Amino acid sequence: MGNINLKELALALNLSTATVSRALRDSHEISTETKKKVLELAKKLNYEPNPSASNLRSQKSKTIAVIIPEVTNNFFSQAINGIEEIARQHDYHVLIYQTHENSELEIAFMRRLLSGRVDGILISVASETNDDQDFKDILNELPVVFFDRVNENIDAVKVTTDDYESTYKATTHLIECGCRKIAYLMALNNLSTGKKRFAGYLAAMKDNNVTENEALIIPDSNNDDDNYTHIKKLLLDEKPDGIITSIENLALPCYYACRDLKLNIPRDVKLISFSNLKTAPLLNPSLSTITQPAFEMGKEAASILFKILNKKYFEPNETLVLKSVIIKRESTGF
Amino acid sequence: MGNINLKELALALNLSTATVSRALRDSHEISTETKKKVLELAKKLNYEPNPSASNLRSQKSKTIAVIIPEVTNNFFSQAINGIEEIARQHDYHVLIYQTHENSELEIAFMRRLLSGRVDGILISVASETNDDQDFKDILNELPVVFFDRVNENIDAVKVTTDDYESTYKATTHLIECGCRKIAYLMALNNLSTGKKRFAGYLAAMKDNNVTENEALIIPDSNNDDDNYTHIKKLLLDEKPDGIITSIENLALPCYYACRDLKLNIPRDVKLISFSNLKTAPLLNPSLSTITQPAFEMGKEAASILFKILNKKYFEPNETLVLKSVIIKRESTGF
DNA sequence: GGCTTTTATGCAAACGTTTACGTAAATAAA
DNA sequence: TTTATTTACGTAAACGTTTGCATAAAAGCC
Repeated sequence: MGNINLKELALALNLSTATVSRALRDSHEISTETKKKVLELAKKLNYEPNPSASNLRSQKSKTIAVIIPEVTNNFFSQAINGIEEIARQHDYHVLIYQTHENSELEIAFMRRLLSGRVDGILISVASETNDDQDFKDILNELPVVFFDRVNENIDAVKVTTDDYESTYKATTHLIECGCRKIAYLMALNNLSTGKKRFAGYLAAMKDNNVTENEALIIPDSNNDDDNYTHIKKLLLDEKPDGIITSIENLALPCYYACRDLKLNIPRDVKLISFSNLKTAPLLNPSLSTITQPAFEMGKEAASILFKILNKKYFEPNETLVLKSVIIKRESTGF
Repeated sequence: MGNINLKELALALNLSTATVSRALRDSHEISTETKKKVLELAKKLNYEPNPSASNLRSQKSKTIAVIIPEVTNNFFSQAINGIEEIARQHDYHVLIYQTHENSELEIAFMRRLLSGRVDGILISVASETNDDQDFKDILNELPVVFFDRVNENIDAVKVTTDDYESTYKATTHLIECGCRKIAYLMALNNLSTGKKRFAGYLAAMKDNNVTENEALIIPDSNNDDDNYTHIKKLLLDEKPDGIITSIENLALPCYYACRDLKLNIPRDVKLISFSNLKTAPLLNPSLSTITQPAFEMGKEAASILFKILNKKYFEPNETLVLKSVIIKRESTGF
């Protein structure tokens, strides 16, 4: 029968709550024999300290929050997996909040968390534009680590991938495969993450003397159907021979648009996409991808957060950059 | 500057903390004018009540826990999405715990949650065998709703899909497509979820006078490589002309095994799988699936939990059964 | 053996809320 | 006008921990 508390435990042991509390936390002030007695009875009675009381007194919640756009996204679910693993190691609890790309919700979540519900936050920001000031206010109150989707205007600890290099290499790959009219499906263009990806594309185009064309650059919408329509229009109007998509969600609409226009990938148009899809090798055709180390990013971001929480961190605005890998498959002719 | 508390707020308003607290909770005991004053200043000063203090006093955490095997699984991430949506509507927070199919961890998580950290639990149990008694003990302490992966020996509120009917129909579909040696890749066979799926397969075989063969029934392992090896061996030794897999994770190893054995799907062997893969239509060949309404299940399970929390629930051991849909694609010859 | 130091424990305050109970003033009922 | 009721607020206890301080006993020192 659960929910025995310290007082009852102390009573049963004929000790004060102070002694029992200290014994449970393995304080050096307590003799080994009483410690043993306390631990034994606590285990026997299934004693679990009340976290609210503990948090209230100690001002530690043993909880972190993860704020992400969508959990139904391979990148983010893999990142959560990594975060959860590290949190587990530190005996911490993990709260999940989805913004669905809504930045107002995002800020509202963070504000609510300021009252001591969590000791720190891991966030991959929404693609909507944000008021930077809101973030800055919050950063003063609580440790926050940004990962993947980061805001360039904010000084904070960040974990990203080599966005510029990834798209540079991917674009170069398409060029090497013979593409000359390379469309860029742009996303996250108000975040440094998106800007760097775009810059990598532009630089690769320039360095390889491929003429850039505004008409080949289209922004994403937050809606699969719209994306499908836009891509179809792009394919019809501009007849690109290569496409690079800057987020995973844009890959499938490309497949559908090509299928419906009877365009063959990779013969008529080659495709490479950011993606953590486990099924990329089994698609028809298999998809060439820029694959981010999502799991590791989650682990790294969480590890850094715990370093901060344990005051073992001395680089306040460090950015850790992990490497994505480019996997060449049939969709680019391999 | 954050972290103003009730006392300070009360002081600034020249009111008692009791009045301010009641005003914030819109109590009828407080005059509309003071309510207005309190709300205004609270908003202005960004007052956020301290959840630990509030929880401690009110014995409500405004938090639920979701315990699942893996977050990197389409079914579960979609379910989380649904759960989060409902939790948001109720202004609740969502904690995530992954068991990685380890039932000891699962029980440990639940025990820890008994101390008031959460008001209720949503769980899809690990495939490892569990001690039913542990679950029963916990059910006495805290509202729990099981979803998808449920334990038949436990009387509790459950949300499942029509597991028996799904595999019955899928098996029938394979038979209608001409299969006579239908392999069943069994999983979750210690849970009623898995048992029902298997029973549906057996019943469909029997009803259609297809001879059952023990050798065609192989259990899953928790490891992709092992599954690949076992499936390959199955394909070589038994030469099934149809395969039905009882969980999503077994689908991809089938693709790889067939590819490596130069077996054509669907010509040599037809395949249908439980799956919430968004890419099922784009696989090579596209995958026929039994698709569970994961998002809706999450929503339903969470909704029921909130009904229980709000004491609006009067069917203590109800099982809500949602319908999966069978989508026929190329892997079964469509 | 008296002194200081160490060891092991207890007392009580504090964390920031919520809420039962009390009460004074205002209003309604008689 | 007297009494009963309602309204609007305050007092203080409680939720279950943690921890600074006090203290008694034991041990160490000369």
